[in-house]
Amino acid sequence: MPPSPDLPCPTDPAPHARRERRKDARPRELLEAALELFVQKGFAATKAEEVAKLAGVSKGTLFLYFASKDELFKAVVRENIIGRFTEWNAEFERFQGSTADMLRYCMRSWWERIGSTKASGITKLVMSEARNFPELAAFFEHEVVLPGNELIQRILQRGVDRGEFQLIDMKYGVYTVMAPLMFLAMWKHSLGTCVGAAKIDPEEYIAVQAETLLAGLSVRPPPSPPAGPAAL
Amino acid sequence: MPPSPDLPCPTDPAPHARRERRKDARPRELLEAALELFVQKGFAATKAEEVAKLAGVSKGTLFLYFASKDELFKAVVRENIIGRFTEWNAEFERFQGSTADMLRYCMRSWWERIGSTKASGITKLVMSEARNFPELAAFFEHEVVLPGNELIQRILQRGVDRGEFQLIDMKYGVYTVMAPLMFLAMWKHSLGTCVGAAKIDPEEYIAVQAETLLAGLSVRPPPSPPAGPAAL
Amino acid sequence: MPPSPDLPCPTDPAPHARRERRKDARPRELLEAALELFVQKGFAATKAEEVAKLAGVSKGTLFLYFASKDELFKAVVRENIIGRFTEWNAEFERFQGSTADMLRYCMRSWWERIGSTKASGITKLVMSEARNFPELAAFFEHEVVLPGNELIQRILQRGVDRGEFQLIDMKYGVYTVMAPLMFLAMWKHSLGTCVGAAKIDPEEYIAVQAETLLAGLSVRPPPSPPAGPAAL
Amino acid sequence: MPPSPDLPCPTDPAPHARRERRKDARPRELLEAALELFVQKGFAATKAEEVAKLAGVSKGTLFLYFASKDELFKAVVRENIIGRFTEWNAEFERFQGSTADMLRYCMRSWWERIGSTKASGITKLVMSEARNFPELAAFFEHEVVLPGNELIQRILQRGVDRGEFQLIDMKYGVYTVMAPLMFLAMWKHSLGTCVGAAKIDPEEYIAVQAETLLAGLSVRPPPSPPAGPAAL
DNA sequence: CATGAATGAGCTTTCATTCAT
DNA sequence: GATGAATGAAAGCTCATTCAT
Repeated sequence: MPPSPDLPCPTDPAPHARRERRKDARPRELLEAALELFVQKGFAATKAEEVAKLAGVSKGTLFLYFASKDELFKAVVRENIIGRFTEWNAEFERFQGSTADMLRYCMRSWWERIGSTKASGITKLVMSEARNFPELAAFFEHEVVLPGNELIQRILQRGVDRGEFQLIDMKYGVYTVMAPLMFLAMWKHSLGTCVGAAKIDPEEYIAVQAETLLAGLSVRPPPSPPAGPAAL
Repeated sequence: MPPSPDLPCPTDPAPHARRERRKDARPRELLEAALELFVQKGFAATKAEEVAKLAGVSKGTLFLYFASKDELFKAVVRENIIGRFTEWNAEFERFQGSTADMLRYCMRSWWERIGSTKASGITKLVMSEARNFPELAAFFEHEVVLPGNELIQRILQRGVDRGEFQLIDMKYGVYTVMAPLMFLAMWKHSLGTCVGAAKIDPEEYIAVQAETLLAGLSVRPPPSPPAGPAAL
Repeated sequence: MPPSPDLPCPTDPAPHARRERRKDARPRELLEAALELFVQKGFAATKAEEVAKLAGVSKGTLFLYFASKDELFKAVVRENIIGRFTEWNAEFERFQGSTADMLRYCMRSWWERIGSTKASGITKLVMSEARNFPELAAFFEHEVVLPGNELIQRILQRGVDRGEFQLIDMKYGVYTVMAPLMFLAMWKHSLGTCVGAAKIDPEEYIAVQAETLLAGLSVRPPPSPPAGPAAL
Repeated sequence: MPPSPDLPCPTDPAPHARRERRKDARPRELLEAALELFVQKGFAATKAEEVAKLAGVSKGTLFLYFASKDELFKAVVRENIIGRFTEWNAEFERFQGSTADMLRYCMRSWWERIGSTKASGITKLVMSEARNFPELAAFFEHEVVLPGNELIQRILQRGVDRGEFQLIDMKYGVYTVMAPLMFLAMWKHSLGTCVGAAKIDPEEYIAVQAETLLAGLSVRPPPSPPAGPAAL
């Protein structure tokens, strides 16, 4: 019973607006749901149907957008990693203050932009599954570890160049900054979720790490140790 | 070929040797195989039959010793954790030198006893699976994290008490020691296994972490910075 | 071959007929297959895949509808038992003739409605598996044995009340009716299926049981002993 | 280190008396254990190891005496059936009293010798597994059902011959005696074991069945209905 | 496009049976 | 003979993936 075409249909809603709009959002919704569950339960323990349900679609739809569970996993990692460092690098190009402040800012803003968001789950995910997804590990290495290393190294180099920091082995020096952050990301999504576990306040944790680090790196006592975590 | 009866047979093997001896060894062999594979591929991706084969037995035999794959996993974690700290604690009770040396020794011997052995795989394992095995996570927390924390805290406190270290927040201070070590354990068993990954030389890594840390913790420049990694 | 558009199509099948319709039918098909095999081979000796194959579906589909083989078993028993007695009771409320006829009718219609159908297999099944499925045994007791007892008892009581039957112990009297029927159900599905076994003609068997019973119960020779089995 | 053969060894216990004695008893002990468990849990649900343990031997020993679980099952049935009827038949040859008393005695002594003993479990067992062990079913038919039928038939025939019983169809008449007994055997080992089930007192059950039956069979009211169950 | 019923390879687990001791 | 460690075929159940509707 097709509607007679010559009659106007003023109440006809925007044809298939809802579905259209959702359709575009589907992949993103699925990726978000998948990230959530992969981080929480691991790759293998997460069922495709759960991801679909959390995204509000049916199981079949998931495979309409991602060829396989593996591909979904890869997409989750890729999606949550791409291009975080260009803007970040630019930011540091313009940075004016002391290198100690720069490092403090770097660690704190890592927490704000990565650590405290779902993106930190990616670190846990990649660490856990790296050996089952070598190409992803390489991708992560290339897109996150190396750029991160470079960014940190540039800060350290700046400190040395300006006479603020002692000369240290650059290759391993960067890990003094990176290790505490990646440990925090792992912790947050593993033992940190267990009821009995020692609770870590991330900002205080980062503050202590940063100040100890700066004390160790600096030529003389770090110029302006912030008054306290509250001042961050 | 009957043995000549008048010759003593000092190497006479235990009567029903082979099978008996194997039986005693089985659990250990299975646990080792399981640790190997769990660390490498994760819990879910490791098939019970693979573990059995690596241990040189059949699938059925595995379940003769462990009631289920879950129980095997728990046993792996327990087996590799139990009682690692008692002797270590005693060692530090007797330590005579500077607290800086004590901390250096602590980190280096962690690498020798844990980090470089399969036991470090446990850290990766627990971090990856903690949310699926909450009781194990609690066990790990109780048997590894807390004792480790205490051991580190005791060292730091000694430094403070003897006027060698600055006063720092103890609760978060311990993580300045622990985080780099746990990061190394994770790295070694995840991204560190990938071909393209930046190779980390663990001893150099630890040396740099230790010296930077000591520089930051110490009241004045750390008394005797070792000449170099080779001197460790 | 497009349908000619100007012809009405009154028998137009339901839009997405096949699959939808199957879905509704699946549980019943599976239950029937399961009943068949459980009765024939017993619960344990029946493989889930066999049931599925007999129902024309794959193994996985079976578990789509029944959470486990145990649940399938329970559903089989429940499905074939539920509400068999309500209509039957009503029928006897309205019965007009002699109580002897009533008892004859009761036993014959048991054969027609239960004994000769697959439902009689349930009796065999429950008897065989009762000790492994206590809750099912209780269910059977509650849904079959007790209502059956009551129905029979009501008939016997009617006979006594109307002066047709002698006074007997009601509690054990009901078994004079029930035992022969349940024995027949067991026999039919066990020894009765064996080639060499003495063949029992159920209707003759029931007739002899009924008449002997009535002769024993009646105050005087049962009024109208039917001429023979053919007259039933 | 073999003992020197020329020395007397006075304390040497009767060489291997214990074991020898047990060895002869083994098969019987195993069969008893198997009967117990097969009746209780069914054939499939009974594990060979359980039988062995209940018999106080190891799993391997069971297979030393019985080639397979199937053979064990067959042996259990055979062992518990063989030659019960010869002595019984002889007993009835000598019976002097009324045929009514004879039938009463028959049913009561069935209970004493079979029904109340483990042997009644055989009936349940065979009924449950007949279709999976056709040869056993045939054996049971041949060794139990037919001889039992004949014995009952001989009693009934005696009653008819002596003018005590009415003429009835012999082929189906025997089931009026057999059905209640076999039902009781089944019940005892299935629903009768469930907590909530209506408890059947076997002796009262048999008394009511016997008297009703006799009332129905007899030419005139059965001569001496016993005063009550206690008088049996 | 979206659905969800259907599939079947694959995994864990059981257990009758074997055989070295 | 007796043992019990070892085996591996077989069974229950899961879940990624497909495809008719």
